[in-house]
Amino acid sequence: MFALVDCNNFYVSCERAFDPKLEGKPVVVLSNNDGCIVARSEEAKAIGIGMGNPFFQVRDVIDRYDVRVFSSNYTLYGDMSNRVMSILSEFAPEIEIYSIDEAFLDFSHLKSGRMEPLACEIRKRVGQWTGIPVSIGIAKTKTLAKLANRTAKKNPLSGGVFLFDNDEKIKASLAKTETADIWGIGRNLSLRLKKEGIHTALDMVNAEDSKIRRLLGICGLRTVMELRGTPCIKLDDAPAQRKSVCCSRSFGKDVSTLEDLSEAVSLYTADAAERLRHEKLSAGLVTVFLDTGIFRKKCPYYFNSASHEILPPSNSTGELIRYTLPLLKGIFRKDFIYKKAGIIFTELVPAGAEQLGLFDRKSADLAKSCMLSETIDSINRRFGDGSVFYASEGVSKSWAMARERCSPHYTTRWAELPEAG
DNA sequence: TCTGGGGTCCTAGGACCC
DNA sequence: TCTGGGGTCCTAGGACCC
Repeated sequence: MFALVDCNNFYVSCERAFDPKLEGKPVVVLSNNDGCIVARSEEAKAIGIGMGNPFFQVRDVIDRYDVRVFSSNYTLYGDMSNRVMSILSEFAPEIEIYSIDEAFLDFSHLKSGRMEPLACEIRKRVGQWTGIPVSIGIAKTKTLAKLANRTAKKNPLSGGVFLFDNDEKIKASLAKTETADIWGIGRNLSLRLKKEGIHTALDMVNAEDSKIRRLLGICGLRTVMELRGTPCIKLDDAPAQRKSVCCSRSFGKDVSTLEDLSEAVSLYTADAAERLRHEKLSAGLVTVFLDTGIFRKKCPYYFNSASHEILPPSNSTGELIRYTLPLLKGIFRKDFIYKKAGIIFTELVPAGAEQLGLFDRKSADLAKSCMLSETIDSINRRFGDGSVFYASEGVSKSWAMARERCSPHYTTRWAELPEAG
């Protein structure tokens, strides 16, 4: 048995945990660059603000209903997530942290009568210790646990916990669930299903395997099996080593010069390299890309990317900037208005196990650049992000993303600790 | 005027091997 | 006249997730 614990409206709940006055009011959190709505309180959902709506399109509704708006504060959400996950891990022998606000817990050791009481205890503990409300769905496959979780959220009578313990309950839920709301079925596949007369999860479960296989491929068939109660997806408590690290941002203002783009790409390189070091990885390939964006109909569109091998693989910011800036220069074209740039590191290997070449520079150089990066990281950890940085990142950063409504870093900066009145 | 960011996996087709 | 079968690797594009 699996329990899926999912934080309700997670980013909004993080903001509310430190500002109780937000309770009962409509609240939304915006994506980076204050672009789209990425989290909504129940009150905000009720007045018709949709997930992913561009902020500027719903601005009048927001003004009319006095909706409280926050820029995203991922430092806060990441820290709150760690707190929630560490509580959850006390309740199960195995836990898979599936996303910033969700975790699967192994419940297979529990007697059937014990599952609901334990789930209630988890809700209570997480709420008491972090202020974050959670919902819990329990079932014999992960896909069904996801569905049970949805049912718990939608049904106020459930008390935030829903258990699939008999076929009638499952069948009733499947009949009420549109295919697009099933874990693993997105917009495109649900459209494909609709054309074949398959509208609900129950229709899928009743369909021929060969038809599902043809329409949805092997993953879709797996999803259907899971809905029928045959587990196909295991609990993954030790996720495999990651395969890529990416950093990309939209700009807060129009950018068209190579100078501004170079600063941005330097910063993104530094950011991603820091993550590589944090996870003790080195990159063997880097890709840089540029994008004018698709929304400005009047401006000419341009997207391009370029890649380069990193020999030997590295995670040193200084070294990596020496790869990314020439790549940028190679794809940069004048007379475009750029909206976004980014870098991707792939071919990741464990740091310290990089394959050196016969004619590489002396290892002393590598050790030196490694030490420099570590020193930069420890200074920035102690005195705050951006205390020291590479000059190529620029000082004024006029292109930086908009973040006009960010809440304090309540839990990660001494100067921004919440005060009790 | 203003539209996010970071991931993984599958599939089909082409090139190649014997 | 009749032209097989089995495999790998790479890539681009498409699907999904949060």
